[in-house]
Amino acid sequence: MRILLVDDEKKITTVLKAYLQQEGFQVSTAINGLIALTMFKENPFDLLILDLMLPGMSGTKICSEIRKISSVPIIMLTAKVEEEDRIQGLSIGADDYITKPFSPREVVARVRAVLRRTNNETSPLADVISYDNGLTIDNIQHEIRLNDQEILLTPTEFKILGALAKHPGRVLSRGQLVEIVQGHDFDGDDRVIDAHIKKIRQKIETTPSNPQIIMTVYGIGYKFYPSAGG
Amino acid sequence: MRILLVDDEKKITTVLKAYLQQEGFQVSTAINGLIALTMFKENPFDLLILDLMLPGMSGTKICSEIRKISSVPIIMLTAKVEEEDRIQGLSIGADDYITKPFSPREVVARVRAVLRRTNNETSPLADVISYDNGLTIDNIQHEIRLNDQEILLTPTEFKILGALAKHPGRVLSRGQLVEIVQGHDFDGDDRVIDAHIKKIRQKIETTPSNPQIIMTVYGIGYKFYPSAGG
DNA sequence: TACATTTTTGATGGGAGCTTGAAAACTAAT
DNA sequence: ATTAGTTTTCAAGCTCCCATCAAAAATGTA
Repeated sequence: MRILLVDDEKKITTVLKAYLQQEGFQVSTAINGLIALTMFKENPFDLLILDLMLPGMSGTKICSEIRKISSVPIIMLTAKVEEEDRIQGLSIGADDYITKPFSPREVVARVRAVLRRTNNETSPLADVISYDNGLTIDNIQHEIRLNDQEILLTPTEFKILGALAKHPGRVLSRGQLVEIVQGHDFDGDDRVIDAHIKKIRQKIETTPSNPQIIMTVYGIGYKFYPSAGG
Repeated sequence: MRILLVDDEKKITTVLKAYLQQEGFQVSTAINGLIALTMFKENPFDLLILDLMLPGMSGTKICSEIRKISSVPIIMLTAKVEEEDRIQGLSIGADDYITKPFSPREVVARVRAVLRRTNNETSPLADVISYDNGLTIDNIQHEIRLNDQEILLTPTEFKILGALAKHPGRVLSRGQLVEIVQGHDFDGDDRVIDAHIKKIRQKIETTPSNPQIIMTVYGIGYKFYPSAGG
């Protein structure tokens, strides 16, 4: 995986490059927009990390230039917390944004997330999905049906079930689920998830004490079983 | 969870320490950077809380020194909001920032959030690996399959098998395996590994008493045989 | 072969993790 | 302020996992 990192602050590029390389990524750096553009046109990259504030050509400008020729995933580094910047960056075509100051670790995590997301979206998820276990998740009407019987879920329960069902079989830890449902700055206990899972099971499992749809992975988290047989 | 709290204001360390301890964290304190560094080198900590303004060595300096030897999560305490601009450029490497004045509750919340985030980091291992012996290790679904038959392993068993399979043919001593599985600060018997190996063999070997996948290297440890023939 | 060392195996107590129900804290609307 | 619905916390009970021990088997060596 090749990453192009564009920032004029050498300290940032050095640290980030080191972290990303340690994670097995090939990293090239550019200190301004023009260099970045030429580099991108001449070499294939799998992901771009762009500072919003750059000398010469701004990050947003580069972003839109790139978007004319490629759909490569882009992560924006924004200096200000202002909401406008986020919207601006995203509306132009960035896949994620990170506000400074940030930790290198967070950047690595977001890079992984974006790459995973973009790679998986080869089969764009439909708005209504039905699984072999009889469950139907309707993201448009925002409702769940089990064998054509409507099930009423609270917003949180819907999010959790949706997150698990989005990647059938994949284990999600309580921490991951908390972040999906409550966001990064939740000051509570991860065990909340257990309570929600309990509620969901009571509503969708025929035998909640012996679940067939949302399975527990001891010591790790929960996963969604899409097939009927178990 | 052990936390190292570095601040020269005794009032702050006292209050924060009390709050964090009440939440079940083990808290040590240091009043300057040099002490903090030596403490960190001699004892294992799971998280650092650093004041940006410290006598002698500054918080940013400590941060970068620590980053050279460890990727431990770091939370920075910054004195004024006005300095945000400087922080943005200078102090990359911390995982979160809290500006004074802050409430102890907020610090506790951020500590939890950072720990949750860092613990969630998935290993940079490949997601799914299959071997000639018919074994598949699926790190996403967190499950093992032997010829497409699902095998249920406990977390510890999963870690051990994963560690051995990561470097096929390479011998890992019990000490190394203990460190991978239980961490650096385990004061128990290395022979625990034997018990886990036994369990794993019962689950994945056709003839556990004559293992073909996890082989014993007498006097040294265990190794993983990836090929079918043995 | 005989001996010492190392590994395997089975059993067990303690502990960690999960589930569950109930109550408390929040939210949003009346 | 009251109420209903939702989210979070807490404690009790339960299941399952793990570290330890001792006996038996296997391995390497003299």
